Amino acid sequence: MKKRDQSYHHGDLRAALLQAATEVIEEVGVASLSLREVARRAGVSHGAPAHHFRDKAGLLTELAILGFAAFATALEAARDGAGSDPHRRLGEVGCAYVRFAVQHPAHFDVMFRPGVVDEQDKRLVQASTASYQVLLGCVQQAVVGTEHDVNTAALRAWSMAHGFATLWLAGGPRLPDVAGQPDLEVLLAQIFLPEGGC
Amino acid sequence: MKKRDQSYHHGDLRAALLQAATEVIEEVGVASLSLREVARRAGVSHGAPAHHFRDKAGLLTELAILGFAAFATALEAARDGAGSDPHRRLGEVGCAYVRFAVQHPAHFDVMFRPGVVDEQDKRLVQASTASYQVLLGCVQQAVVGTEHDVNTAALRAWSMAHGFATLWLAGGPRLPDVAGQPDLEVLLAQIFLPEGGC
DNA sequence: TGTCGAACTAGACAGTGTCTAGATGTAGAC
DNA sequence: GTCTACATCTAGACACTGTCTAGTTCGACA
Repeated sequence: MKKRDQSYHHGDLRAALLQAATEVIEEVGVASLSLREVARRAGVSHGAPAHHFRDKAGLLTELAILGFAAFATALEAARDGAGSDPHRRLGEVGCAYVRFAVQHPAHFDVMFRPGVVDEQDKRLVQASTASYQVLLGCVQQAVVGTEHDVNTAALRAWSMAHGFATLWLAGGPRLPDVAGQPDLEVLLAQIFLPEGGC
Repeated sequence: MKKRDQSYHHGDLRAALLQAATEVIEEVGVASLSLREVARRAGVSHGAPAHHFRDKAGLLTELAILGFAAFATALEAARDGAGSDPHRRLGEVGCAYVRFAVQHPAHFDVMFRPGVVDEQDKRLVQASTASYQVLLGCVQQAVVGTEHDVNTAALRAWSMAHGFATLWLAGGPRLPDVAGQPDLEVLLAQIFLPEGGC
């Protein structure tokens, strides 16, 4: 039974649930996320989330969509702040890709983890495609005047950034060990911003 | 109650459970894997798995260890079958990395998905390190006589292979779309086996 | 043949996601 | 101001889950 000083209507339960879910995922991971725990943190009954997000997948899908939107923004900011050299711009976008994953592990996790979101969701597909377009645009500019195929180059860039981010998040301390360098920013510079280019 | 013609002792329940778990993961994903369903498929009671694997994480950890062992073998086979050119050998190992992920999605998933296995398990750490050593060895041979740093090169190679494999498994049909090429082997050749090198 | 321990069963328990019916509060029409 | 329609939220139910426990079965070895 709710206390008298708490209003029956939450006010912005939708946002509160998304925030709570983000915190839970950062603490225990997506695999151990419980919808009831999210509801508990938001101070509502266990059935409340169903009204805003159809089910657990619905909540995580929404989280992924928000994640992709912030992701695209972060990539664009890195691109626009990197000057005019196309290679430099692409490198900075790669760094931003990894930084986003490290700074928003919960969002990044649901964005790319199959099986926990509704992958058919049109808004999700649209959001993920939009963020990929930022990367693709940078690659296109970087391969102008070279003999490199833009699709292959994009796939390589995407794979490298995504692989590094995934390994960094998954491996915990293992990746710095094998790299012989514990500092993320140093590693990013070595990998994405080589002086002579790749 | 078990039927009379079935023996009380399974014979090789441990292997049967691992096989069943592999099948379930390939069908519904790790996120939806249920220990009871695994037991059901193996034809034993829901409590039986606990005797061979302490808990759910124990079963998945064992699956990951077996996965890393097979993974290392696959990488070594690719390396040894690729002739003497160090760059060619490294490229073939990259291809083998992705092929393993595609051919053994269940194993690959538990091998690199944080939160579902016991990451402190010494046998798991040892198995994963061993497979990384195969890749590292190839990189070391490939950078001999160049100005490239071996750690950076290894991290790049690992990131690229891992990123491509992850995106391929996660994105389903999305990756071929953006790459403009639906055939995995063609993509692998483009990315890991360029004629002129990287 | 007897016994000891490994392998397995079966019941219990708290926790989960999702479904329902119903209670509550809010906003708009009159 | 009051009535009403509706979105919001609660609370109970259900089947399912992982894990714990006690007890049963069976093979191996003395």
